[in-house]
Amino acid sequence: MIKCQFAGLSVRRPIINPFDCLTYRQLFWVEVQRRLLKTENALGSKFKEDPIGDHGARTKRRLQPASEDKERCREAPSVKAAKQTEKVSESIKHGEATKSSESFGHWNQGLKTSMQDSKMQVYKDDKVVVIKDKYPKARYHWLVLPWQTISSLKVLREEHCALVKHMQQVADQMVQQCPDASSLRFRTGYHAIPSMSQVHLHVISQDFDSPCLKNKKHWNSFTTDYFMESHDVIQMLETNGRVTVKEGSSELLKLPLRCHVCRKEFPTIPALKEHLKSHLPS
DNA sequence: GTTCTAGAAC
DNA sequence: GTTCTAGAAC
Repeated sequence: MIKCQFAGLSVRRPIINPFDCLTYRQLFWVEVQRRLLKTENALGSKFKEDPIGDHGARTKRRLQPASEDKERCREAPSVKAAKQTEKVSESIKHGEATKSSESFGHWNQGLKTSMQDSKMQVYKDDKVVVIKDKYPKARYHWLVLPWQTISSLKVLREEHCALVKHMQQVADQMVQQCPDASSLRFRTGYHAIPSMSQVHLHVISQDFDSPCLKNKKHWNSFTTDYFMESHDVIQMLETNGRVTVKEGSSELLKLPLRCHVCRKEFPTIPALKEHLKSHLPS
């Protein structure tokens, strides 16, 4: 690692090949370009034109083949760019770059944004909205969300009972209108410890036939007690006036991979997913 | 929540 | 060598 200073800029650069050393002046321009790109990214889409004029060809990028799976799972770049812009403008509004998990635009607030987006909505009434999960873990995977801001199951009380029952009714409706309802099984429930803010009821078909289902956490969050049945949640609210999440629920995500139909255990996600094909409707 | 990647496992 | 996972970063 060498360090040099030029025109007030301090530059550090690892030396891989000592004969490949750049002069201080060259290092300076490399650093200027790097910082320009960084600033440009921070400003989001404000400056869309390529400042260098080579469409970023000089910027190191990871080469990745366009895979169908990736396309099915990844959000459109335009959506990502819009979110980035939104995040930055929000930070500017507040006069600072905030890292708080509560800040609007943080990844865990994504559902609040999605539920307001008419393009995402597949059903809505005066109390709830239904959107498709952005990264569906099965052929059918919807989320039922209340318009009322309710951060998580923890804040639910008896007065939310009617609302939560309505969410269940809407979930049932979604299943009924599904063209494959007769051949697929569905479950409706909540994650014990959700990552995303705003209470959301998962309505998910039990085929788990999706390229977005990629890891143990995904699998166990829908196939262990980490997935809390909607009916059980309603019952808890009715009897206790609140929802209690079992201690150690997060540990459930680390359980071995076990088929939810025949309970057979598998060593890896690919092996499990291959097996799941055998349970698909013929 | 996702992506990315080091390093474990094979 | 490749596949896969786990954990950091976002």
